[in-house]
Parts: sequence; structure tokens; C-alpha cells
Amino acid sequence: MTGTDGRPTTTQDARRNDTVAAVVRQWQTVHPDLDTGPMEIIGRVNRCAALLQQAEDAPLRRAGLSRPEFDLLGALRRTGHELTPGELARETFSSGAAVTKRLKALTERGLVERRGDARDRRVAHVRLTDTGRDLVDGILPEQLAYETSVLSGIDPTQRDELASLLAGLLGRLEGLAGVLRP
Amino acid sequence: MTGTDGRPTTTQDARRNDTVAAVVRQWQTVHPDLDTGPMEIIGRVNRCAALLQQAEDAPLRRAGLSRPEFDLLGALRRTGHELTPGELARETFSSGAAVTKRLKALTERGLVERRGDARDRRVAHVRLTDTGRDLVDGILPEQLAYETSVLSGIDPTQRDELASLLAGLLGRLEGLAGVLRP
DNA sequence: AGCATGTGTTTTACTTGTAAACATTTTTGT
DNA sequence: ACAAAAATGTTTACAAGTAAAACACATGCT
Repeated sequence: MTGTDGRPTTTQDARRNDTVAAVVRQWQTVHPDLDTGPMEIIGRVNRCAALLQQAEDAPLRRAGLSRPEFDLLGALRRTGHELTPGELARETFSSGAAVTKRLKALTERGLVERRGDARDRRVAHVRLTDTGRDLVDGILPEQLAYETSVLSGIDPTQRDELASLLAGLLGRLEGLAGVLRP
Repeated sequence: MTGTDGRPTTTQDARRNDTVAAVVRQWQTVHPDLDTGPMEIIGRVNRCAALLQQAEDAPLRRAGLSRPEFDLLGALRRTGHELTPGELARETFSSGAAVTKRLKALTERGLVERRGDARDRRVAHVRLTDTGRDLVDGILPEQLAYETSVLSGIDPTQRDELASLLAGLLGRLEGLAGVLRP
């Protein structure tokens, strides 16, 4: 089945039925001369991210963790070794000050430990405690299961296509960020 | 040109070269049994949104506006009529309390005005001042021009495909939100 | 009319992030 | 070797969001 413009309508005209489409139509009537094309992508990326964060935090809340905290623990878990606060900040894309605060809270809860560096006494090395590791390993499958259920409405071919296109966009954005921040 | 698995490589194997791909690979080596497929989409959506917010706010900062403030003004501009605080909250996907604070700041800056309702004296009606309208109309083209330049690296066919796939995902997320919030 | 209940908005207390300043230590240049 | 510069991490002051309660008014029931 195809629409009058020949574009396939396998997603039941999703492009005409979400909130972003409505917003774009409003702008079009007020500023018919403006090219609103970028909104169709960027508006949707932003809105998807907002909704995902709302819903996705459910398994984390149960464990009493915020997502930024989980990201920090996850960085330690997936790299498999100790990281310094600075490395954690880069790895989780957050500021050093924010990492300092999170580390304080997570240390008090016994999820991470710190150790000074012998050579360079400015730096600390942070590692997961056993409790912290078990917590991450317990939450991650739930998180992925939830994410899988969210994506289950999209057929595998389209999922793959979407992942590739997003990778292209992300690569471009990260390239830009690298260029724009010398 | 196609990769060894037959998938086209028009985006120069973007899927293997962004930060999310590296994270997924790390998880795979630590938990080889886990299905990390969802991360390829959801991780990228989140990361794209984060980068877009950092970079995209440039034209807004120049005008001394935060993005949530611009969203509020934009909602008034694109609907073309007055909105109540509650409607603004729904329209901009934020809490009523946040809207109250933003309205206070924007009113003090002379960008919006309030007017009481004659029938129902609980509600207020908010409208853009001429200054506010001019500000939105001045910023929007800059914003769209920047967004266009970000997306210019992706060819039009892929842009269209990406917009459609995101619309499908967003529709599903918004449907879920509706169902999960009775 | 009088009171319970619902709705729209604001206020309050609190959480969390950021930017800028700071302290400490290392590196660099001469 | 030593002063200046850079790097690392923390502290401080502040901005902005949220949840829950408070507030103000409207509506419906008896």
C-alpha cells in the first residue's frame, strides 16, 4: 500500500500522526515560507529522548538510582577497570563537578570505592564494590527488556535501518562537536 | 558498495564509528549473552538529543533565552492565539510549576502578557507581546538554518527515511505514554 | 443554600546541575 | 632549578526543575 505520493505507508502514516507533525503543521500555517524540514528529524529526536527518559527510568527508580548515577556505574562496569573522576566525566558526558557529587553519594551508599594514585597525587581511582557490580548486573537486563518491548512494535528491518541512520547523524554531530570545540 | 554482510555502506560504516558503538562493544565483551540491540537505537537517540541541545542553543543564548523558554514562546507563536498556563504546560511537555516560573521571568522581560478570564477566575490567558513575537520570528530562521546545516551531511532520501522511522518510534512512545498513564 | 469534590495555578522545600573560583600537583620553558 | 602554565579535582554560589502541598475558585449534589 502506498500513499498518493507513492511513499509506502507501512507505518500507518506515522509522519502525520505524532505530536511533532502537528507542531510542524502549525508553524507552516504561520510561516509558510520557512523550511521546517529539520524539525521533522530534530524535533522528533528530542521528543523521543524526553519520553524515553520519563519511561525508561522505571527500573532504575526501583533501585533508588537516577539515570546519571546508573550511567556512571555502568561506565565502570563495562570498561571493567578503575576510572579516574575525569575519565568518568568524559565517559558519561557530564561535568567534573557533577561527577564529584555523584561519587560522593555513591561512595556513601557503598557502591563505589576510591583509591589514591601513587605517582600523581592529584588523581583518584574509582572502582565498583561487589555490591555496586551486582546492582548494575541486576538492573541492566531489566532495562534492556523494557527497551526491547518499546521497540518491539517496529519490524527488525526498520530497526536496523533506524540504527544505521541514527549512527550517521550521531557521527556527524560528534564530528561537529569535535570541530567546534578546539 | 556493500559490506561483507550485504548491508550498504553508504554512510561509511557509521554504525561502527560512533561513541555508542564503542559502548555497545564494551557491554558485549562483559555480558556476551545480553541482547544489546536496543542500545543501538535508544542510546543513539539519547546521545543525539544531548548533543543537539548543547549545540543548538547557540542562537538562543545570544537572545538570552533558554530552550524551555523558547519552546513556551514558540507555542504561543505557532498556535496564533492565547493559551492558559495549563495549556502551555501540555503544549511544551513540562510541569505546571515550571511554566509558572517561566511565565514570571518572561513577563518581567516584557515578552508575554497575562489577562484574567472573566468567566472562570482561576485561569489566566497568556499572549505574546509585540516584542515577544518579533523575538521569536527573529530567532526561528537562525535556528532552522543551523539545523539545516547539521543535517546537510545526510542525503535527502535518507533524511526522509529517518524522519519517517522516528515518527514511527515517537508514535509508539506517545501511545505507550498514553496507555501507561491512566 | 451549604458542603464535598474537582480543577487550574501557585507556592514551598528540596534536588541536581553548572560555571567560576580555588587548592593542589605536575609539566614546561628557559 | 625555578617560575609560569597547565592539568586534576573539589568547593561555592546560583539557576532551574520537580513533587507535594497549599490556595483559589468552580461545579455538582442533596
